Amino acid sequence: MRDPDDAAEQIAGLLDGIVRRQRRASREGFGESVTHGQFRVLRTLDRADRLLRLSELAAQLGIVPRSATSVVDDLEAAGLVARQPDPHDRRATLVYLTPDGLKVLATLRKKRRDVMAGQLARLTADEQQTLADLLQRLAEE
Amino acid sequence: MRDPDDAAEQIAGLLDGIVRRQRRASREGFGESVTHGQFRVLRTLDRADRLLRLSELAAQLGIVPRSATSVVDDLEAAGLVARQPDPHDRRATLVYLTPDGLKVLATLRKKRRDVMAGQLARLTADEQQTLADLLQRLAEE
DNA sequence: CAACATAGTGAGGCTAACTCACTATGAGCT
DNA sequence: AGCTCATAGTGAGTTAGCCTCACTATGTTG
Repeated sequence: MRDPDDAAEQIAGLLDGIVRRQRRASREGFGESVTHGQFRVLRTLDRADRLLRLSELAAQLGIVPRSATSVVDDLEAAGLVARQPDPHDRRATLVYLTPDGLKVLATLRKKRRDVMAGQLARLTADEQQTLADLLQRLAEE
Repeated sequence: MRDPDDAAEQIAGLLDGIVRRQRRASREGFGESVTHGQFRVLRTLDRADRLLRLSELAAQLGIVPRSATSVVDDLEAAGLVARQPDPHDRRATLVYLTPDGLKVLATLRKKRRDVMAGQLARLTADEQQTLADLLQRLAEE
C-alpha cells in the first residue's frame, strides 16, 4: 500500500471485494430461484421470536417499507411466507414463514456455509473467532 | 448464536451487513454524482501503472467487459476518464483517468475514509491491523 | 485466404434498492 | 361526535449495477 496509514480505505476495499465474490459464488453455486434479498427476509423472519409487521421487517432489514412489500410479495407468491392481518391494528400486516419457507431457508443456509467454507478454510479456528469478534464490533450500531 | 460451530454463517452475515451500511452511508454522506461502481473504476485505473484496455479493466473489477463499457461510457460523459485506441491492436480501447478524474477520485477516497473512520474508531490500531490481515487472506484468490 | 478467436458494443433483462403519491385506519383534541 | 394528524401498507415509476445474447471489426493461424 502506498499510504501506510490508510487502513480505512484498505479495509473498505477488502470488505467490498469479499462480499462481492461471495455474492457471485452463491448465485452461481445454485440458482435455486430464491434471491439474496429474499434470503435475507427468510432469515430475519426466522430470527424473530414472533410474527413481524411489514414495517418491522423492513426496519430490521434496513430498507424502506415499500421495498419490503415487494420482496414479501414475491415470497408469498412462491409460498415461502404468508401474510395475516394484525388483530390489534387493521392497518398492519403480519408476515411469517410457511413450512416450505423454513425448508428452503435451511437449504440456503447450508449452501451459504459451503460457499464460505472454502475461503474460511484459509484461517484457523482461532483466527475465525477473532475475525468474527472484530466484525461484530464493527457491525454494532 | 444458537449454533456455535456456525462461524461461517455468522461471518457471512456480518460482512454483508457492514458493507450494506457502508454503502448506504457513503451514498447519503454526499451524493456527488459519482456512483460506487464508477468509484471502483477510478480506483482501478489509478492503481494500474499503465493504460488499461476495457477488457483488462473489466477483469480487474471482476465484471464482464460489457458492463465495464457502460460504466466507462458514463465516466467519459462526465469527463472523468477518456478512451484512446490501442496503437498495437485496433480492436482494443485504452482507458485512462483525466485530471478531473484524479481530482474526483481524491475527494471520494477522503469521503470513504471518513465514513469508515466512525466504525473503525471502535477498534484499536492493532486490531485494525489484525482485521486487515485476516481480510487480506480471505480475499486472496 | 478461409476459419477461428478476440475486443468492444447495442439491445434487453433482472435484482435490489429508491421516491412520490395514494388509501385505509388509528389516535388525540376539543 | 367530528376534525386533524400520524401511521401502515401499496401502486407507479426510477436508478445502479450487474447479466446474457447477438453483432461488427479486427487480429491470428493452418
